[in-house]
Amino acid sequence: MRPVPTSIAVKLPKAAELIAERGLDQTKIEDIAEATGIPKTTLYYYFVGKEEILVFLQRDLLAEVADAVAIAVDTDGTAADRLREVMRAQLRVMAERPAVWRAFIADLGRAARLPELVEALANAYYAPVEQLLGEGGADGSLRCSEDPATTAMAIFGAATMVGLRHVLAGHDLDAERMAEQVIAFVFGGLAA
Amino acid sequence: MRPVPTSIAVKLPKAAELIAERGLDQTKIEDIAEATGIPKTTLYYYFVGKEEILVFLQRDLLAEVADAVAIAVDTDGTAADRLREVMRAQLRVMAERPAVWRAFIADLGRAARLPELVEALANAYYAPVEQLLGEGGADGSLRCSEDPATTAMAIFGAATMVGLRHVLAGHDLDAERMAEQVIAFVFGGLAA
DNA sequence: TGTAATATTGTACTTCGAGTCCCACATAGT
DNA sequence: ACTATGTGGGACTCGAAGTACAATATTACA
Repeated sequence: MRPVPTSIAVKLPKAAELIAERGLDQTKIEDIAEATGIPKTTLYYYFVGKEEILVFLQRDLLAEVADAVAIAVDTDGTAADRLREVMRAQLRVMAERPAVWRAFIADLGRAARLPELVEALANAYYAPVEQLLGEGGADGSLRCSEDPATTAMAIFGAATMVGLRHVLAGHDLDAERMAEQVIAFVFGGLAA
Repeated sequence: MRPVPTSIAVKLPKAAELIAERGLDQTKIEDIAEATGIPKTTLYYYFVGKEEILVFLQRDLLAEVADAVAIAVDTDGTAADRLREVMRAQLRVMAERPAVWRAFIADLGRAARLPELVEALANAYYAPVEQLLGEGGADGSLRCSEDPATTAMAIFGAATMVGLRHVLAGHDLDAERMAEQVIAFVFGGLAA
């Protein structure tokens, strides 16, 4: 993949909508070309195939998540406060870029097969969250979890599924409201 | 899709492994034919295309989830007890059929695009769980949740992601142990 | 048991889209 | 002006999806 100039990059999110709608394999390169206004030949100049176009978008999305999470982690407050911020950040990104997020989830398997993306997600999300879980145990703002990696995964799963439901349903979801619900669930638990 | 005889059905899970490994579009019909021992022509006799083969497997998996969940729901005990059983059931199915589950997640987007499967998942999982959440509020074994649908989604997400991590990592995961961790998370919450 | 319907399979074919090639032109750096 | 690199058009190749058809097996049932 050559470095993609912004003139191209800005047009690509249009492709995400197609891919989210139909899936990658039902999306012809020609369709992407037409939707984005980038000729097929030019697409092949930058990307080795249509997979790579999706990877570009996914990478971009993860970078955004990483930024948002990093900002949240750097907030003042207890680890619990900052974890809440992280979850809000995640759902905010989902709400802001529903098409790319849908494309991401729609091709989760592909993403999982690419070590680069797995690592990107780990760095963007799990690592900071695990860090927070550790700090929360230390500062007393969070219950100490014996397996932070699993807990981080569970948090991500809970937030992602809830977001996904809205994104798939096509509501323009109220990220803050949704975040508060997930936060209540994740912090309070179900026990009476 | 014609009714698929068991002689065919029992061979299809072999295909799930291929699909889980490479994704559906990297899996040639010929590969599926070779792996399962079912000739291409016969596959086309029963399925209109390779998508439908995956749908068949996904439908089958959801039926298994539905059964396991239904049994769990019918257990004696408080709603909380039964919800715990449901989560164990889910992770047990994931652990038992890792390939199909991976294929399912790998093509989550496709599944989400098929109303039939969305409904099947809703009936198999969300509906019973929402029901349990309601009963738990009534019998006092669960904290009353103001939005049971969202809570059900979050529970499913937490369990699924945790299971997914193990399934993708290729550990043969200890479903019971994993279930206890997720249960602890879901019931206890993170708050100190 | 004979016969019709349906299932199973091989071989050859059509079709369609991904990805390539090559050529033309534009733009920019030196 | 002239070389690099980017942009784009149009025709091409090639591989895999899916189809057509014919041959054989199996089942249903009269």
